[in-house]
Amino acid sequence: MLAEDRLNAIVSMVQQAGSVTVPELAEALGVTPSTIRRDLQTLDRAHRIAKVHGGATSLERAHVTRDLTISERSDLHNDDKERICARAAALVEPDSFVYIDSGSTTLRLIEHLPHLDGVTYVTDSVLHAQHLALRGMRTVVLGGELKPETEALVGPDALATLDRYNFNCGFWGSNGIAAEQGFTTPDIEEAQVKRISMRHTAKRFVISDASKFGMVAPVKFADFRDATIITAGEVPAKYQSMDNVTTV
Amino acid sequence: MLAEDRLNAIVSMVQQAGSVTVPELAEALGVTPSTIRRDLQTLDRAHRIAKVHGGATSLERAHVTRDLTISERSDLHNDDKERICARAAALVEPDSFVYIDSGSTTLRLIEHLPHLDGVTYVTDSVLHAQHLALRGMRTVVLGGELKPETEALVGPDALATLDRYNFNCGFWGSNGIAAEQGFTTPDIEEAQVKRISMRHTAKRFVISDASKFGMVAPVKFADFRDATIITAGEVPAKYQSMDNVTTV
DNA sequence: GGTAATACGCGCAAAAGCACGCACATACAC
DNA sequence: GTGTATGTGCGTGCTTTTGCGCGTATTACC
Repeated sequence: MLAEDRLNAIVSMVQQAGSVTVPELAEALGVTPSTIRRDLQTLDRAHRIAKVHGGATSLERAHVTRDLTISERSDLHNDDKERICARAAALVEPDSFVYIDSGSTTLRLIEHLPHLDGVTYVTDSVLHAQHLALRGMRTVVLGGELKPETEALVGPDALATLDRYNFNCGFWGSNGIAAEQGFTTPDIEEAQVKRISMRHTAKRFVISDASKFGMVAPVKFADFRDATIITAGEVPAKYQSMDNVTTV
Repeated sequence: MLAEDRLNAIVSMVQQAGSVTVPELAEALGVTPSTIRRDLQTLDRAHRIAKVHGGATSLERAHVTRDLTISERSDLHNDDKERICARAAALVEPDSFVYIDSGSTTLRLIEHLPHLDGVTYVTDSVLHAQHLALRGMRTVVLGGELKPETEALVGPDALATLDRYNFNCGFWGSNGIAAEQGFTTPDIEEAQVKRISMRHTAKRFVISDASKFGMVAPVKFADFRDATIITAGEVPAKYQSMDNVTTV
């Protein structure tokens, strides 16, 4: 097996499981733990995974639990997210201008995006931008101040840039989804970016697993009717029949 | 078998399998590993496949080792760069607005930057922005299109943002430094960003090891007199005595 | 809070992979 | 026939990768 393939295999294992231990990887790939550690170091430097004590986690998870070791490995919504992203990615059309919001779900979406002609992706996340560029996509980044926790760009520069753009379609994550309170998120500044970016987009999609239904976060960034929701898993009955909710 | 046919066969094998090893190809095509390596070199230069240690992969899969180029390069003039960066970092003053250009030398600079009150760093590189944020610096990113090779932002959005800013000081890298041709870089778009950012900066510093003196790259972004050069190593005699050249 | 277990990084040596130069062979032009 | 250009195989020395051992750091458990 090519070393390059091994690195890719590690990345996809980490992406899929959320986190893996060094012995697990060594066993699965037929090399010694030493080699795995070196690989993890390489991938960490390349910002493709996050190396932690005991193994590696996906980048998205590392932001929430930066210094924690791999003790709990609950990736319940994993399969769901895969299906959601596959469906959402299929909605991108050739020659379109597409907005990608920051967040862990949309990061996963990027891995599923097809290579279509004439598509430009715009994002407010430097992390997402790197992944897009890595996949060979034409990528534009909003300007602005970088929030260290989420690697998202906020502030007047980000909003001013958005004001000049008009997107064919866009994909957002949301911490809360509720019929009355709409789509909500914990951060005021990020909410602003989400709100303005949505305002400049023709076809708006919120991608989320079922656990967010009924949740409400501090700041609202859009009305429930403002976007089509692509989701999977056990959606509460109340939402299942709504015509802007697509369950895959 | 014609050499041309063999090259095509290699490409289609790589495309189909995603990756292959040198011995596999040699076996399948009935030639020696030497020939295969030469073929891979040819195809890599033509950007039809990506040559990696042990074989080749399709271009899409190749990104793991690809973006190590910056970190690899940064090991070259190691000691010199450390000294240069330490000296340059000491030039940042409290309460200032500082521009950091993209490039491997300026990336190293970031590790040396002090934690001063009231300092905001602005950069055109998403990679640099991440490192700044990781170190707890207040970080602003220019908007614009992301160039995959260098992770730098270019284009009208980047330039428009720069037009609104005025920096107290700034640090740039340069591929070529020559008395007559000035500071030069290989890329037209990046040169534009460098040029405009310099125009909005009061104290301009180019940080570079001695190897760049006398070199000329395709596009000029500033006159030789426009910046103070901080360097180390064996600077050509001609440049040693110039009053905007500081050797550490 | 102390101790055992695990994980880590570093240096070393073997093995695999690599570039480079040289020799030969085939092909083509004059 | 001679000369030149291109392609291929092979040997040599160098680089990269890998596994292993050991001292140190981190985590888990009582």
